Amino acid sequence: MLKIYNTLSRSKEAFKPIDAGKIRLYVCGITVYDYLHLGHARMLLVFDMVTRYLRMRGYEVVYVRNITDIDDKIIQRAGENGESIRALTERFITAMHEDEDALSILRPDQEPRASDHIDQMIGMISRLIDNKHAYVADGDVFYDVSAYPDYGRLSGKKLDELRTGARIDVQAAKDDPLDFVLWKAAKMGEPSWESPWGAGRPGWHIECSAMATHCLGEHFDIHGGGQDLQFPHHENEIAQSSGASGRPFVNLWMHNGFVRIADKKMAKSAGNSSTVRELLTQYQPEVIRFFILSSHYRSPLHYSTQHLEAARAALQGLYISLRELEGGGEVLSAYVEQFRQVMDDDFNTPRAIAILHELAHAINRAKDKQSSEVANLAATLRHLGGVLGILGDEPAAFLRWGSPAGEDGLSDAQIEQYIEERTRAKASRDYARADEIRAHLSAHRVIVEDRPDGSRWRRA
RNA sequence: GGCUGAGUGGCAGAGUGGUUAUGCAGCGGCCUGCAAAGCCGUGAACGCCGGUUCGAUUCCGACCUCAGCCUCCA
Repeated sequence: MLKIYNTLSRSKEAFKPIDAGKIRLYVCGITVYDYLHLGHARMLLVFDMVTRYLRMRGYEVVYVRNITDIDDKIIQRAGENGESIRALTERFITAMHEDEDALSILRPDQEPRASDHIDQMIGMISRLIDNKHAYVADGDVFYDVSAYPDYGRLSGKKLDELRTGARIDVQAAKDDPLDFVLWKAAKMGEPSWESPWGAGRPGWHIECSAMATHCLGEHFDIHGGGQDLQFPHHENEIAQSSGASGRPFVNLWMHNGFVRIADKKMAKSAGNSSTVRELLTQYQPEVIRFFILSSHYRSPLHYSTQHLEAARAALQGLYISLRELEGGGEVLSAYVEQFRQVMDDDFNTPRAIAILHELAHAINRAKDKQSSEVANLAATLRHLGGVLGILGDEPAAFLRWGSPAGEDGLSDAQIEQYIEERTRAKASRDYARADEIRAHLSAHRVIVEDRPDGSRWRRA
């Protein structure tokens, strides 16, 4: 039985789709004004893992993840760069897709852009005004928080507490400081669209409500996003969507935890973010996937190069077990069953990875014993790794990956030459020279392994 | 200040009312010219104080510490 933690109830719940066998999932995507950092990558990878697993489990998943291409930050950045908003967003949408592809993050089934859904947003705002959930003030439109009794349910906040704790400057036009903007009257130099309330542009929160409802309907199964979106973004989404439709909006809310550096949240504003593309010059994509999936999606993830190296070493161990094994073999259902059991428990990827390690261990034992089970075990390991989006590379290639570009790096050809020389030295029992070569290679993070049929190498 | 979550062995990171997480590192052995990889074996943990219980790291309460949200943020 599949259980998923629901932020609404703060507990794991048995999951039941609205339509049997089908899951409609919406995730808040990226605001495109800069390159992806590791925090974004975590969110993308978590929901990639979720959709991959749900599909493995036989569900038809309709996965929608939006692109926010109208936003204060975008307008500001475009101004700073002296480039058009359109040019900026196109540039970073392309960059985002490149990073996603590099990390084998499957594209969502639909990727709606805010700028393509202005009509739907205006429609929803109009309904909210008709329903007395929103009011117009000087060309702006605000949501009337007091008109939605459940406001605060998702984030566990009470209106009074929010008012006391508020650190926001009160805008004079608002009836209540907690009311939030649905439509902003046009300002000089900013993009705007015509609306019944005059020219302007949508507020951030209405974008997701309108796109989610447009793509998946008024009521759907799962809505996801980063933990920080819980309040106010998702709280506001519920108020807007339910306020407009008069129906429940989403059954289950999933929130992924943050990436931390030195015990602080990773964020651009904190100046401690590293971009995915920087990371990809030093680590293989699967290492990043493995690193992120080796902690539970709701836990904080502690980032450091040491942790990334540890992830690399662990993943190498899995690949080492798969070395020099031909394809073929049957997937063993006992392991698949175990894997399903732990993944059914709120996507427990650390335990799933532990099963992968157990499989690798079983493969190594079977190799030692020359057991015929090797092929089946290996097929199972590759299959389950595939559900997590790892172990898709050729083992030898994965293990030899490295950047010889560095000034003291050795190219594959250079390494091969050393290996040949060492083989000759060994044949003439010149072990001093053989060990010297091995030490030299080792200093360049190249590990040599001697086997009965010759030497092989990999990068540490 | 309010709300939420967390504190596990040297490190990372799951989980559980009484019995093995898993990986890296350590220790002993096998294999090897020596290594590496692998295999066999092995030590090591549950923030603090109370309570419930035959028994708590696991449940309850207080405390301490940390993080996130309350303002844009994955």
